[in-house]
Amino acid sequence: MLTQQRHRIILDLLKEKSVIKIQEIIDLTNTSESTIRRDLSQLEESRFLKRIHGGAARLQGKLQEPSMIEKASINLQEKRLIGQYAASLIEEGDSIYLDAGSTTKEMIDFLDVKDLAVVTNGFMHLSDLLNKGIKTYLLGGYAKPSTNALIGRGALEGLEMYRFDKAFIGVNGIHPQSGYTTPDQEEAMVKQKAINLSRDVFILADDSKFGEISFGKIADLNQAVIITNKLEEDISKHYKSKTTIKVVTS
Amino acid sequence: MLTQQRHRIILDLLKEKSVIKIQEIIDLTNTSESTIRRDLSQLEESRFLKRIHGGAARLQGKLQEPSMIEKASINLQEKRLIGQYAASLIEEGDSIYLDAGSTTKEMIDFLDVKDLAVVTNGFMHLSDLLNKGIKTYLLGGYAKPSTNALIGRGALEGLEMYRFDKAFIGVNGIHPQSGYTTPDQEEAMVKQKAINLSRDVFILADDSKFGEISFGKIADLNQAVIITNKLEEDISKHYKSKTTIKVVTS
DNA sequence: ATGATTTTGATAGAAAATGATTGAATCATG
DNA sequence: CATGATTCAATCATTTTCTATCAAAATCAT
Repeated sequence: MLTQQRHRIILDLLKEKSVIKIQEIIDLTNTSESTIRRDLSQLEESRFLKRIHGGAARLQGKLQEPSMIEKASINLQEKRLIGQYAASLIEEGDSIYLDAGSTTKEMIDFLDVKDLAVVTNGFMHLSDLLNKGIKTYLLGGYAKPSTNALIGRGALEGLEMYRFDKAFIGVNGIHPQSGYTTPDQEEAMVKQKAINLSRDVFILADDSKFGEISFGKIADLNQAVIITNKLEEDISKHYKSKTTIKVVTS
Repeated sequence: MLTQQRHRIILDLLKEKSVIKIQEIIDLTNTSESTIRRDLSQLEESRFLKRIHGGAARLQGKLQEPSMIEKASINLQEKRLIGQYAASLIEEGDSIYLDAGSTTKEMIDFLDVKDLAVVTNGFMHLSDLLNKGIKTYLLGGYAKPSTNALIGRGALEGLEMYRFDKAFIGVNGIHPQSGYTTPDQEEAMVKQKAINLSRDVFILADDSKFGEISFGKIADLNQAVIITNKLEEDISKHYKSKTTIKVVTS
């Protein structure tokens, strides 16, 4: 049985029952205990469930589409490292802008500064932020389902009432000539405006984004500092002259 | 039986009754007394209940009467009926404003109209709305944790870019002289503005709200139609002359 | 095929959960 | 207040589950 199939079985089981025992999964999959434990570890790492002593438990508010599994689990460890480093840059009393997106979401776990104000256009960030007791302001606007981002006129006008010490932005493409890009033009506009309103700007991007170009232009390279997980030497030279790059390693 | 399952059983029991005896839990879970005592310790440590001699008691906020809690859960069925009726008022192509709050949230399940645009300041409504495929716009502003509502300047300015066919508003108090009221002044301002921007306005309120007065004034009675679950005849006469009241029965 | 990488199943020691038992603390009753 | 009955916290041995590790099997790229 394929790993993917087992993962699907486990997640389907969790749709029925809020907790499942390891033995149930073993019976259903005809695999060893070790394999199931590994599956559960991976699914927990990718935030699809919570391991508990004796099995696994559903965690609420999680959309479990098959396509989501791969997408979300790719580079999660890297994103987490990037997020951890980015969070460490935040200082007491800062006002920060947190862009929608999976990488910026990883920052929230590591936000331990007191007296912090966060503005975000990512509505899936909200519950995590509030659970940590962080004073949070949401932009308004159209709630785009595919990226969980608030965009459009509401978001742009909402931004105008804030100024930020630091902005943390996710992008899809980083390119020496084309700069920072993202597929959706409207999302690009929001990111762009947030950048213009912030004293310091940090782009959070794993290594897969370098060399890519998307449709919507956000900004030029030199308008932000890049935080990434690794960078090949031969690729690096195209970027180093244009902006500052912080490479985070484990 | 897994720890998490027992904890769930215990907490569910406490939703029904305000105090429970250890023996009841033992019978329901087929575990030993020691185990249950450990469970109760952990749940108390996590502030989910309070241990008392002989069992456990529900933990309540200082302002909440024990009777109020039971009333709140009892009224869930009523709220659902109110929500269902309110949803049935919506027509094809409407733009509606959905206030934050538990009663308006019940409407979402029953929203079956196509070509509908929803604007809301309740950020806990979002996932339900998007899951139903409804085009949703969120107000911006400060995310108030206790009521899951967006309030403040961001919410008020965000409202200005919309006009509504119908607005569905939750309130805490309905009174012949004081009109509609709610405890938080800032939330009241948002509700007030939404009312002013809407052609038709509906107040969703179960019967416990009649005769109550809270701190923040929202509007006068005649500015909206009230949807409620029941209304005593002797109370009714104080309101009927001032506004339209729709009583929903099962 | 060949070797490299990934996946798997098995195992042993560590950690956690459980049930029983003890004596102390608390309660209800006269 | 004295008494017995209950309930409690603390402890222990046992069982279950978990983590870490390793070697066999399967998969993959060449």
